[in-house]
Amino acid sequence: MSSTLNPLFQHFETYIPLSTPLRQELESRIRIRSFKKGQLLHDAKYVCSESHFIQKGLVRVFFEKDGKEISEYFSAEGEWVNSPRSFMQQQQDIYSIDALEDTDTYCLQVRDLIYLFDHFPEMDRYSRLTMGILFGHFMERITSMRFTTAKEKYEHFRSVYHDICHRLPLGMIASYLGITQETLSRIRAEK
Amino acid sequence: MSSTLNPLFQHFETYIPLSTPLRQELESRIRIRSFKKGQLLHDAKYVCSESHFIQKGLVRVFFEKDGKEISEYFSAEGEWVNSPRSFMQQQQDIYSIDALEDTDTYCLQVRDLIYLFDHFPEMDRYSRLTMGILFGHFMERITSMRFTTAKEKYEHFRSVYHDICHRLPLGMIASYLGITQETLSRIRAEK
DNA sequence: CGTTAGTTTGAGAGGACTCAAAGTCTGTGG
DNA sequence: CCACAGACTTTGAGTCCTCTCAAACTAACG
Repeated sequence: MSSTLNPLFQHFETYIPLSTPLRQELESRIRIRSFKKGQLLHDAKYVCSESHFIQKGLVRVFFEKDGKEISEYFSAEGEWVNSPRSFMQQQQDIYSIDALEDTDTYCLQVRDLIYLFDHFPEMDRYSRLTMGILFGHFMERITSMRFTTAKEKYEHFRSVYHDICHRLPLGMIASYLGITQETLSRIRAEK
Repeated sequence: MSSTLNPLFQHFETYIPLSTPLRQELESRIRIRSFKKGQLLHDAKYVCSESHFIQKGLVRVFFEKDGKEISEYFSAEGEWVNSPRSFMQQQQDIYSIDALEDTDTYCLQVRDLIYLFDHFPEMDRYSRLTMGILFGHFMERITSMRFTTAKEKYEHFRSVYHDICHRLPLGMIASYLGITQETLSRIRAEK
């Protein structure tokens, strides 16, 4: 049985076995969407009602501060992206999401996700496992930001975002790391 | 129906309705524990197999770096605490947890939690809602660490940890914020 | 080929760090 | 009840990293 959703199914199966009924529910509830470079997947003006699994492309979660856009994090192939607090608690939040490259996603509505949680206990397990991993990443990031020089921050960034960092403009990396563009430019220059 | 677990039940009920069967399962699975100031709730040497809901007291999640103890975060009354990555993925991690005051907890084994997840779908909802909130806090913390002076970091800390910051020694707050003790001392002095 | 976004380079200022030493608090034992 | 040890906090001086402001350079796109 082949499906356009195969990449997503494979992702799920690294965490839980996928029963046929769950497969079918996913098939019927997930919508394929495409975004051009620069297009918004989510606008902070609204409550975030959908989550995207990135099949191809690269996106950035960002917010505005003092008129400048600050990168919160980046997501690429094989990852879910949404405005976490907005999506999970169904309230407004500061984050928008835009495509840094032409991007194709599998799009799931929050109401469909809730349906899946209610009817497929294995989805709970999936959620628990993946959130646990995200937690680890968050904690690691916080640690890497506290006791490190700008250079070490950048090196940690390169190890975490190894395969996508060359796809990101310098300014976005700088704001992600909480350093200025100039400093990052100088760090890169000195090697 | 009254129970020594009332504070915990009340906590749950801010997120989900608590059915009688779930109440009973919690009653039978949760163990009350007490820790003296300075005692470890969890040692990084081991995989974290239990989660503590703090009924009374104050604890700190910390790790060692260059021979010094770095505070990752603090938890007080009404919060769950464990070594997140270790507990959720059942693998070793760097964090230990100790009691900063005499502390009483409701202690739940990971196997019991899994049982509850498997048999009480409302627990999934609880997990989803509370993790969503934690996510928000993590993101806010990351933001507050990137573009702020030591003074602003401390002020953000005071707003988040409003009612416990006076219970914490200065050095622990400094390592939490990623600044030196000396700097924090000077910040406090200037007001 | 010109406009604009993105990146690099330079100079000066300031915040936070390090190292060092003095001061304060707390609990224990005489 | 006082004295003292050890932990914690404060203060000082000098250094360095990163920031800010400014300007030149480069790349990308219509």
